[in-house]
Amino acid sequence: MTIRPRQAAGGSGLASQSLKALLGVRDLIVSGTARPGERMSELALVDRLGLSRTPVRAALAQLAQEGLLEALPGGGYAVRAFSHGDIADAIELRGVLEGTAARLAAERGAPPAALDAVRRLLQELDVVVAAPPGERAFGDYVAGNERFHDLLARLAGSDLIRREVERVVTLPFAGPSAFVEAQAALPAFRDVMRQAQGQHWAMLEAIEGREGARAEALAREHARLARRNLDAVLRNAALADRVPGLALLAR
Amino acid sequence: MTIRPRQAAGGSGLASQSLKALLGVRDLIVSGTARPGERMSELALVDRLGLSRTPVRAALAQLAQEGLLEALPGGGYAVRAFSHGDIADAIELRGVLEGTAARLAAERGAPPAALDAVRRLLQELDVVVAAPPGERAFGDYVAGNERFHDLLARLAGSDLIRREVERVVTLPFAGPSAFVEAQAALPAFRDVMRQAQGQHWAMLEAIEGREGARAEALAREHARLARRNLDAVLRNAALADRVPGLALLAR
DNA sequence: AGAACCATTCTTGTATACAGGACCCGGCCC
DNA sequence: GGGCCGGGTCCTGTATACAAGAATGGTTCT
Repeated sequence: MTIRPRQAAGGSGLASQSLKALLGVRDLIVSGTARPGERMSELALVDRLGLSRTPVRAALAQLAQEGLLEALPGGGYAVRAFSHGDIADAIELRGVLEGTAARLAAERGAPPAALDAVRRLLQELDVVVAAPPGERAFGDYVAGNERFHDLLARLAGSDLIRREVERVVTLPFAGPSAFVEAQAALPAFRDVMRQAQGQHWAMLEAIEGREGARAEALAREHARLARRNLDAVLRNAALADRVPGLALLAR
Repeated sequence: MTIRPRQAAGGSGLASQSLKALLGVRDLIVSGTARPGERMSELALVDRLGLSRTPVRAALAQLAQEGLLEALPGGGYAVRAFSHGDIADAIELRGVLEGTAARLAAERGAPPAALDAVRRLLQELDVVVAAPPGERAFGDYVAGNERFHDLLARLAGSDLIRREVERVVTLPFAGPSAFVEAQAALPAFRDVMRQAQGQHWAMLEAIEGREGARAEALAREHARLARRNLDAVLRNAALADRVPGLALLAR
């Protein structure tokens, strides 16, 4: 057991084949090609993806950890079916974890440089929100929104918090931009977007002012926007196709 | 891709070899045999555990997911070193997640049967706490305490919440009984135990009374007992050996 | 005709062989 | 003497062969 980390052996990090397997299987799940409850046979995936069993097997194990697959009692995995309640819980949990990140950032104090980065990002987002609607502005908003949530997860300076926030976000319908695609088709989209941006600023203000409880409450309420959008989407089945991973919803 | 779940093929669920690998490697880590920062070479583990590379490899991947190992940039894994802050964050996070479980249980209402089970357990724990100190009472308390936290994680009726609570508890120093071993050697042990038991009852009362905010706050404060014990242990180095996984603390 | 039994086939778990790259150490040349 | 080069060793990533259990379908017996 050597101590030195070694630089790189074999493939490159999450090597080519393993990465292909992970992305390939995940895509099959979130795209709905593999239906909920369906068994994910290693051999079938080997045929479909053109890889060997080893990386496929690793991908299955990781996706089971992520929660997209469930382990069958006798071995192997099946695509997990999510109920409305599961999705709501995942969103709630994201709110709780982001709220914890925000609270800790406020209580412990975040580095000024990090806060400045958030402020600059929010100023850019202000421009995007004010701009006339369109594909361009839409894509910019999604990217900026994701970046805000990424910065927020890091703001507490805790690797553990960041890891756990990122983890819950891997669920395809729990991410901060999961329902934005569908939102865009709703008439109230711009209102929702503006409300979200207002909450972004309030969170920053609370963190800068060391108001931990306020920052936490704001982050939770912010995640609730996603839940409201979830319900809107479920009432309007035509939108469901635009939400990645909603094929996993058991209806 | 067949639909039927199949009953069992090959080994038995988390089969013999895979389970041996997982437990074996984890024990090597938490027992301190493998030092923090040390590379966990697959071959070395194969030699030491007498298994083949496949189950060892699976165990390494899972332990990396759990956070006990960190992936090295060029491939492979090393034992992760935890700082005091990491441990404090893990405890804080357990408080947050258990707090969420308690709050949701209160808000949504838990099944009466589940609440009755908690009450019976707490009544048994009352007896244990009142009993004269000794090995027997000590072991009973640890078992009962773990069971209380397990029931609490399930009380919200959300699989996701339960999974995430159980997940953070896998970190060896974040579990509800992580520092109890050390506590037992402290003069104030019985006081701490009684205080904890009082919080247990208060949590149940809050959940039954649908007082979500109170239940959440209590669960967070309850986890803080562990943090206080952590600090006590760190001031008293002689106790550190009694806490499993504290060998991972970078000093 | 219906039920029981057996072989086939499909599945995963496990072991192992092969390949490519990195590090280390020794030797060689300037 | 110091720097550079090259072989050996070690590591992981990948592919594949082997084993054992379970479901399935056909066949056969009553």
